[in-house]
Amino acid sequence: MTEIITDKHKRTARYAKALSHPVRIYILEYLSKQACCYSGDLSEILPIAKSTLSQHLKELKEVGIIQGETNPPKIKYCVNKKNLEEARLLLRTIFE
Amino acid sequence: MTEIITDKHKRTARYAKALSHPVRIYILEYLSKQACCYSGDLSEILPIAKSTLSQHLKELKEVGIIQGETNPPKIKYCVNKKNLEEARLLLRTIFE
DNA sequence: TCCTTTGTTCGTACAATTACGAACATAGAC
DNA sequence: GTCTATGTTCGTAATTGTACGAACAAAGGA
Repeated sequence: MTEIITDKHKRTARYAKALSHPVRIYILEYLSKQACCYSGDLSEILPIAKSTLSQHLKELKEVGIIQGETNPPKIKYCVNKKNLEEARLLLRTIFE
Repeated sequence: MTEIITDKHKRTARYAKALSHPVRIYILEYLSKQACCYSGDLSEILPIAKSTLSQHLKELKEVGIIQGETNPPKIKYCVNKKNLEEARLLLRTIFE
């Protein structure tokens, strides 16, 4: 069966949704300069509650753009290059 | 005063938000092949109510990625290349 | 004038997002 | 074991998004 809305459309939209908040854009821009960071680094900079920041990090993690690495008592967040590249390729088709 | 979250972050997120639904991705992919179309063209293809489609078109229009041109009783929707290019450039910074 | 076509707007219902503080979990330091 | 530091999860409230059918608007044709 041929669906009109394909998995590709859905995955593209899912990545776009992960990018659809200014704080998450900030985080990704930040990570484009250092690849990794701790939640605390961002918490010192951003004027939002730690729990809210944690929620944004979780969203980026769930969509696969970043990944967390336990480093007690801290958690090191790094870009997942493979998935970020997938997002780039999927979104690119929109801009052609 | 230096804001942490800048207008650039907000505009980037706003464009991403416009791309954050599978139906809107489909519409933009469709328009990447023909540049313009009528709401009715999409309505015949997509399994959603016309009012819902109209809502999605409105969102794309409000963010500036497409524009409507009255052509009674139809309305011709075309890509706004300038704004789509702006979206591309803003989002590109995330993927570097 | 009235009908048809095309598409938008309205009203409504439900789901998802965003935000906060409080409470909790983890693991090293003492 | 207790304390501290770092983040997450929970509970909750307000806002926004998604979807539908019904009603409405615009403009050409009979």
